[in-house]
Amino acid sequence: MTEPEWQERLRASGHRLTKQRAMILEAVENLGHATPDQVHAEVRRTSPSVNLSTIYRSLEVLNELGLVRHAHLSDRAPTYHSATGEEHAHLICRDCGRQTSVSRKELAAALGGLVDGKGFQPDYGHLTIFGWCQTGCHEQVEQPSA
Amino acid sequence: MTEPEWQERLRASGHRLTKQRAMILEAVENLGHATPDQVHAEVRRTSPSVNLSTIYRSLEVLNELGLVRHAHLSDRAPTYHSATGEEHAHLICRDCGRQTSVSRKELAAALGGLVDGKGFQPDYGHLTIFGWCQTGCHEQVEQPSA
DNA sequence: TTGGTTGCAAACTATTTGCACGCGA
DNA sequence: TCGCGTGCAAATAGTTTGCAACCAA
Repeated sequence: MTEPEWQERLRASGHRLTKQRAMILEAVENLGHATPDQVHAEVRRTSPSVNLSTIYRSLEVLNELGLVRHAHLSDRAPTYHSATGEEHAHLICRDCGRQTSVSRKELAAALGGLVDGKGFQPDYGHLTIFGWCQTGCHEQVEQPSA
Repeated sequence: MTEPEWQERLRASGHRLTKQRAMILEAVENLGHATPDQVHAEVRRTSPSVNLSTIYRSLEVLNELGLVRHAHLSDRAPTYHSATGEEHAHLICRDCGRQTSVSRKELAAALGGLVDGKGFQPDYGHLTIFGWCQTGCHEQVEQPSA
């Protein structure tokens, strides 16, 4: 995502270019995967007055414009990530919490036949597959880093 | 799930057989797919005094024992369904809200090669794939029946 | 009898909304 | 200037928890 591109997409859609939106987009790109709360904390490091509700409203706009994506990596909060990187789905182990990424390409190859037959186009980047590592991950009880 | 089987599973795991648990299990089986709130409403039709927190606590126990399953069909509440029927995943259209079921068998056939290679065993019954119907569903704005 | 279960109320977490002010275009 | 966007506080929605009474075993 080049600097001017996201600015242009905002304007083209009738939205305004604000400091907050810039900071939020940057925070998401820096953090990798982050919940709204984590984005808030990151943004506050440099701008303590930014409100949580602004985070929610902005993430929604950025998401609609395809500037960020989100997935549900836990039953709780959604996690947002940059839309710059390759679109990918997540595999999550219920025992050890380990996250594995699967590229859109790989997934589409596997699921394509099945969903095409049903006239359905999956949102691969939003997909999270819960399950279990097949090999002794029971030994690790660590949770994924917050 | 035969009558005595779930009773046995409860006892075998050191839990007690209560009217509430029986009613909740029955409600889930009658409703097909239902949120905790909807289960609560259903149970209340015959027993108005049952509390919502009992619904949550019971669904958790029943889920642990494999007597019910749940998936996240919306970003809001989880929906529970019977574990008696065939294990299945869900496809959900973001435009028209239509839900389609995919059997565990079908999905496992498609995803097997991919996840086996990663040493991962998916929880197919918990899987929800969001996306879009490929054919003009834009015309229907109906939401799925509650 | 006894400890798992429940009802109730309050606490919590995540998210949304109304409103007046501020700022981008 | 105009009206979208923001900060703030309060409202919502969903879920969890402490505790005393209750009841299945």
